[in-house]
Amino acid sequence: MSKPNLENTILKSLNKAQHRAVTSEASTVAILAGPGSGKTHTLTSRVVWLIQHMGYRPSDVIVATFTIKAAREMKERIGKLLGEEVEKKIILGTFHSIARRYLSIYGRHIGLDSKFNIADDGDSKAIIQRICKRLDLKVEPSYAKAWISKKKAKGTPPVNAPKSQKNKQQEHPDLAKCFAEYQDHLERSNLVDFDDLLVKCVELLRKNPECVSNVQTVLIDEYQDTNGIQYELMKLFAQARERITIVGDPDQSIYGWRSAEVRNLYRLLREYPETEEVSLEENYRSSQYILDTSLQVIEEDKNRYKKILRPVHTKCTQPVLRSLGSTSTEGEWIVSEIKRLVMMFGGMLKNEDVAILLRSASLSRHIESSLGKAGVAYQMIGGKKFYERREIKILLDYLRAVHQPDNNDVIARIINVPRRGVGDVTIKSLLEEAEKAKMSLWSVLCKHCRGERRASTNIRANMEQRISSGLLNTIFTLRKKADATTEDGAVTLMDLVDSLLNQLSFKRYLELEYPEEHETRWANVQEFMNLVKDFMRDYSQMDTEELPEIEDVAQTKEDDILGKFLANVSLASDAQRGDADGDKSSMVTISTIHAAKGLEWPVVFVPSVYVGSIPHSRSEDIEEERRLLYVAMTRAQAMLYLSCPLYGPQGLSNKVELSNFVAPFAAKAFAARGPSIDKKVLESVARILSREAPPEKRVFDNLPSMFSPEDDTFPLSPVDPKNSDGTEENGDGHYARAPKRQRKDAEKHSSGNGDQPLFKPYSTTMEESSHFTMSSLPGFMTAGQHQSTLSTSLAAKENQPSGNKKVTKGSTKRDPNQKSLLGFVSKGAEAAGTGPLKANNIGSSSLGKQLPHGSRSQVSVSSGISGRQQPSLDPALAGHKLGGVKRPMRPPVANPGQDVAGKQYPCFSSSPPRQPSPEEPEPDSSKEASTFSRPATVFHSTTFTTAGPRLGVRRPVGMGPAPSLDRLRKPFKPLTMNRPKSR
DNA sequence: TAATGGGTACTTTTT
DNA sequence: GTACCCATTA
Repeated sequence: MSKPNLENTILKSLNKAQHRAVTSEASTVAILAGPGSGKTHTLTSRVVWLIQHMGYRPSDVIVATFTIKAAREMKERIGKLLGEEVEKKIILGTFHSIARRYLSIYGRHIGLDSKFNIADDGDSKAIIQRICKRLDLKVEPSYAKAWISKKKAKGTPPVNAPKSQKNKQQEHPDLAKCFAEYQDHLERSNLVDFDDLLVKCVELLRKNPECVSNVQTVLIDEYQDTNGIQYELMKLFAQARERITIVGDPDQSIYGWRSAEVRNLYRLLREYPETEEVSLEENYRSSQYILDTSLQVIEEDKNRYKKILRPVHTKCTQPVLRSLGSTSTEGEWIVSEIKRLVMMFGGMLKNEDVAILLRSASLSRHIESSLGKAGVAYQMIGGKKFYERREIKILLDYLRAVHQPDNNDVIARIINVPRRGVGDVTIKSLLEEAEKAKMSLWSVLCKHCRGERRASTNIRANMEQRISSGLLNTIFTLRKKADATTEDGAVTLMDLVDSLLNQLSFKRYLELEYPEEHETRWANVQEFMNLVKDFMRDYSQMDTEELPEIEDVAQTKEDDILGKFLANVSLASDAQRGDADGDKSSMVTISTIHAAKGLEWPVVFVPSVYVGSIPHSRSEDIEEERRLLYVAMTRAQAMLYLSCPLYGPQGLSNKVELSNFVAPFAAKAFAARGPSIDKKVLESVARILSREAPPEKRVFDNLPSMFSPEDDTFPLSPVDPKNSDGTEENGDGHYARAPKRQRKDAEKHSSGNGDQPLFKPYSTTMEESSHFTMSSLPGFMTAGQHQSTLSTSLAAKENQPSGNKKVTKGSTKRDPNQKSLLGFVSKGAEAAGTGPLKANNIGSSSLGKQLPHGSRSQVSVSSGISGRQQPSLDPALAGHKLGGVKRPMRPPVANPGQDVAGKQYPCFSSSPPRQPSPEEPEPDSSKEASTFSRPATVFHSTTFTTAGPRLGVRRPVGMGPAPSLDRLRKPFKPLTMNRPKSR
């Protein structure tokens, strides 16, 4: 690829700020990017630019992401832009997977056996549980586990600080004991847990910096989610050249519970004072309405660093907050609404455009069952993992035993599976014996059966016989086979699994053990074999995974397929089944909010928005829960639905209340029911999604006769079944709502999609919410007029001073209107007690001043979306223009000026915002959409069966017999269903 | 001592 | 619907 090509393909697809970020020559670049602002696109573009323009060797570039999905997506995009060869050479993956790579190749430099296994969550839990029991420790195993994990994730405390004693006094001494014992156990079993991957990699790179001496640059995605140890790792990766690019958004920091530290942003800026900061402020993803409402949610966090987020799209329809009677009604309503949308949009929206995002995976049950009953296909991302299903876990455990027989936990788990007459008591006794004798359980068993060493545990003849022939024999044969796999390709992983299934008569085992559902389970086994096949295929194509050779540093060749496969399983619990299972196109996506980060959908449902769910009753950080809701809401492109049942999943015993994250402005900011879909809505949505709106006629011609075009199948104010006599006390929804008016609103706003006259109907709501100030709307006239007004106001925005407080002290070269990333972390820094920072508050940009250096370069460039906008201001001009017009730092709710500029903008976006290049489709829909088009999915839990492949429906097991075809075909529910008599 | 049946009490988020 | 504990039976 030549340079001109680069200029055309990559740079053209960028707005100004993105361009700036991509081509920055600063050695450290911090990109601050709100949701939907094209951060992945920017990061990939930068990688491309660094390689093509700066001439970095791909193998000298490290890109670390936080989730596997993000890694995969980035890899794909880079592959498209730079070709497969380059894609393979770049060291790209999650922190954990990169660390694993280094460890398996260089691990022996720190005394790590290269055949180490990864202890997953379950393993760790089991180990700790046993330790606590054995030593009779007075700590909760789960607490101990979290404690240990936190300890590791925090990173290394400064070596010269043994004074940390003061913190220790609070802790139970047993915790430390447990930690030590646990670590010891891991070591003896040659296990490394998730946190250790990072810890040990840090150790390695500290001790042997040569390992990364080749690294030219390091790029980090989702930086706000990095924890202490990851920060260290990042620095160590980059230690040779110290060139780092990070992308992040503090508002989307949702992994605090995993010790993620937003403060790392601050830390980076402090430790790399030359860092160039760029903020991406245009949101290409969501409708203005969605963005506004999401902002309302997040702005309730008073300590948040406020930043600009400019919508590019039209208002579209108002987000919905729906009240339902029960969780199952909620599910039914979602189904009916999905069907309504699909129908009313005449094929423009399909099931695959819909996502249902949940705070916790356990909430999916009702939703799944509703979808299942209605015959809507779905896929579940997150939640219970495929690999955790019993039948799969057994197979994996056997494979792990083959790979590493000294892992006691694994042996203990499979010793009686299939049944060999070995009970818990025996197992426990054997484990203890092994522990005492400092041998592995495996060798205890082997020696005993070979007669070399009599186990002190009583092993009956019958038992011994079965262990010997069943367990030991199987594993021995497989080991032999496995060794053959490494030498030549004659024996494959597939053969290994095959013979495992044979040896165990696994199918028969399942039939005996699970007479009810052995078919499903066997189907899962077959799915597992497909995964193995996929892995083999990928593996053969990718000699990747290797790290560039470095002089004088001995590498260990990693040619152990089984080991790699197992590592892949632990790290990629998110199975890599991309294609092959055919039409995702008809599937609705159900996902946890966490797992949905970085993705987007045209239509998003967020059910169960009640106190206890979000914020979750067990959450420690309310603000993080709020951000979580914000993340969920900002996944939506065109239509957003929240909903809340009267009662939680336990039924009538627990009444729930609408989440306080939305309650304060629920009535104003949300519609009470789904919008009417008319031509205007159709067109507006079409524009956001860059799709073609179907002719209205087609829509209506195809409507079935029974079909209700409105969201009126379920009552707006569900009657409380507990006192359906109409007592007001509990009966009415827990949140204020005026049904009568809602309806009107719905009708009105159905026509409001951005054309000027349509603003009128909104005015009530908007004025009330003080979120908009109509009077200040500059462009309430002709398009031309508007455009000119707009440029000025955009320009103005670029230069607005930073907030009411006027904090800019002018000591830095930073454009006074520019907030520094530092602003973000002021809170965290404060919490950390970082002295001088305490004074700073929200939105203050004065932090920079208090840094030892004032030289940070500051850049935020208006993107001018299509590039045809006004030239963005030279930062040098900063502060000259009408700073007064608007205040960038919004008070809790309003920022009239900014909103005006931003919100009016879409009126002109009827022509495509910017030139989409072939590779890089429309900005607004493309950002993260490609992920979506090929999501990595796991079919959820125990639950799937192919209830009828022809129907393309995956249906949860345990819902009784499959619905009759009749039922599946019936597209819509009768209108009367669930309608209380009272209406 | 192994297997089985019934009862109880939950159910965050992920590498 | 399910993981986890206890009491009973073979």
